[in-house]
Amino acid sequence: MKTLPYDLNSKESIIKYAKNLLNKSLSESCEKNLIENSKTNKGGFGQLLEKFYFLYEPNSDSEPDFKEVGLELKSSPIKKLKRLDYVSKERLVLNIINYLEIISQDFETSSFWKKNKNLLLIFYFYEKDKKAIDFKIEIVNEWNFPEIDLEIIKKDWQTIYQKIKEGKAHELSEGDTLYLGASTKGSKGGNLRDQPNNSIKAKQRAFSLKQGYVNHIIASLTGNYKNNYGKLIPSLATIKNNSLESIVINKFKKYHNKTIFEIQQELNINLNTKSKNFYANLTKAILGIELENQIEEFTKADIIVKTIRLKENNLPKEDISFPAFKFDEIIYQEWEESKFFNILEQKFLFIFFKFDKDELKFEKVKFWNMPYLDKLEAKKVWEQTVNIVKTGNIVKSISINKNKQKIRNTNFPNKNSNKVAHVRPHGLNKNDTLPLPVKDKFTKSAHYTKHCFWLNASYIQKIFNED
DNA sequence: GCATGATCATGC
DNA sequence: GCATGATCATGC
Repeated sequence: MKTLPYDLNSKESIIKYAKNLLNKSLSESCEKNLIENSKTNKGGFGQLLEKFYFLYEPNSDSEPDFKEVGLELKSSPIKKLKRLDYVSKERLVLNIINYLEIISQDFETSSFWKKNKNLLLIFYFYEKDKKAIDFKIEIVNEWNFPEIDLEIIKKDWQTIYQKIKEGKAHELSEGDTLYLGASTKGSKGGNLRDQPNNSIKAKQRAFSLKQGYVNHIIASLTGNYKNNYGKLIPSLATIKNNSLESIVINKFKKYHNKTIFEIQQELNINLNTKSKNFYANLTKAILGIELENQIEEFTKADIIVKTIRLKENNLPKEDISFPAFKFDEIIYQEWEESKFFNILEQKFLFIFFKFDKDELKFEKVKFWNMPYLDKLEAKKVWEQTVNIVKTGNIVKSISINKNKQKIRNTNFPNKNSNKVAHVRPHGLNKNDTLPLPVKDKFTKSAHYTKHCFWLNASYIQKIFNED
């Protein structure tokens, strides 16, 4: 039996050994046999780390990797933003959810908690053109969940558990929960699993920490935790007795039917209503968050806040837009790795205002994430779009309007073809274009005006009218 | 300079 | 009055 360069029975020894990785790549830290073996071994960073640095075979045990001391090893990519800030490149994927077993567990006895109670986190700087063995390791540290976060994570676990118990494992969504999500894993078609209380097979999913939550871990581990967050949850007692959702909804309640002017008067603030971040600031003021701060719990949970202005008949005045997609990206992606899918997996907070003549009055707030069946509808829109781009069939015809401008009519899925979403231009103007992977047959052009996916106003109206 | 959230304007 | 193509305006 070979001797390990660290003591399996000592957490300090393992962490100390791990910290030797700092500021180096695996190829610098491991024996030469790594380089030789890596030619045949195509494993990702995590597998290489376990095999050639910690010198054990990667496994999928329900026990933590260092079971003697209850420590689970996890590695994850980070990217750098301007000003040297690190952010997580993606969610941190923990263990796969065993749908059949989880229903006979509670949180304390769950495989999630047994395995991930105490994490040894290794963050490496991901660079597209480098090999995994050459990524530089930037952060190595132990992680325990703060008690307020843990309370939310327990509730999240409970939500996921409940849905599985009800035979709805196939309807799970990351947006069901706040910090701990059930994210899809293994995108290439297959990976369907049996679930309890339903014969429909469910997509494999894993417990994972939301990207926003991982950003907070990184900031706290690197000491870069700038004090620019305001909290909605003041104490452990608060979150033990209330959900984050109810805390938010209650704070908004008293402003029902009040005009934007009246709300500002009551809050004793005077915001620039024309400013682009007016609604974001008004929301912060209502929630009692300093304007220069971000809402900590929202950033951790990756909540997308959208302000909706309803007409008097409750139909939103506009559809909801998302960032423009790249034509030469979406055609190479699977639905579940696409940006649009990942947006629709998140939790939204809708803040509804309604026009009363010319004045906007606050109606209500609603936390929401897209139901499973609607996501299937959105998928159709995405698939049609990919197909149109792939075949170079974007432009259907060109007409001239009375100002003698050329108006291009496209084949992209329109509002009437789908109840959930559609595709429309979204750029500076029609000359704001992106490259096409296939030349458009009609225009013969290799570029086209930026477009994005939109949620239909009529669909948002339905969400407003529910409950 | 551009990405993004938000909004406008025309024609049916 | 809606559908759809087009564009605005702020902030990073």
